[in-house]
Amino acid sequence: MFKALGDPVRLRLLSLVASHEGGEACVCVLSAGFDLSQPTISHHLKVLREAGLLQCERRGTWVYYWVVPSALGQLSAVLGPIDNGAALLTATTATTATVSA
Amino acid sequence: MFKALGDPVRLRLLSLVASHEGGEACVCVLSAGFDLSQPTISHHLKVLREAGLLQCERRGTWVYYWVVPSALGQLSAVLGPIDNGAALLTATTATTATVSA
DNA sequence: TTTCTGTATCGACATCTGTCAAAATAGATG
DNA sequence: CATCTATTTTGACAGATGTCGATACAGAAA
Repeated sequence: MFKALGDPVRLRLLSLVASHEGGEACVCVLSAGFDLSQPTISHHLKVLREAGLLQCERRGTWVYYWVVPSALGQLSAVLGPIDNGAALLTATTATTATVSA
Repeated sequence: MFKALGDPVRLRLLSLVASHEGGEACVCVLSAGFDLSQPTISHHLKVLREAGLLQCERRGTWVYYWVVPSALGQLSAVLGPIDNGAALLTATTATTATVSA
């Protein structure tokens, strides 16, 4: 997830989706906010989706994206303990942290 | 910062530093936890330092690293609003977000 | 001063990543 | 069916990134 958020375009995409009316946005709306080709936006959306940060659904011709709230919760759950000096050594060993503790 | 945390080695380094006794750790201790060359660890520590996540100080022969608490606070401050659906459009436009709003 | 230990920098290299144009797919509409 | 629009996938390419060995630097100790 951190890797996915590490790209400025993707962080802004996530913010755009979250701040859009109804909490979801169509790809055409998102693409409009960038000076990038549409395939590139589609690629970044795919990365965010595969990271578990976004979900999407097709409605007719359009595809809508929205933020997965629990994903952001997981991030906070990882950052909090670090801030307190507690370890998450076992969790960070794996590539996909399960936030079990 | 997200980019810096996007590498598994660096996320684990940050966790190691934070969870170490006294909230700080010497490079030799940190290197021991990885199957990587010492220059590579030094490189990752530099990335974390330049991202503002770690600070370091030399004491004799050893160099000690510790977590910058306010940095993690900034991350939470960025994630929270996204979770609530609020925008940080202006902040995310720049590469170095100032978290002004 | 010389040497030794811990850490950082340099240079090189393979791999990963962001980007685009072109082509493929999905669904609506004529 | 043919066509048109919105979106994804593919293939290619330049540039960024993680890694290492070799080297340089800083401070302690002989």
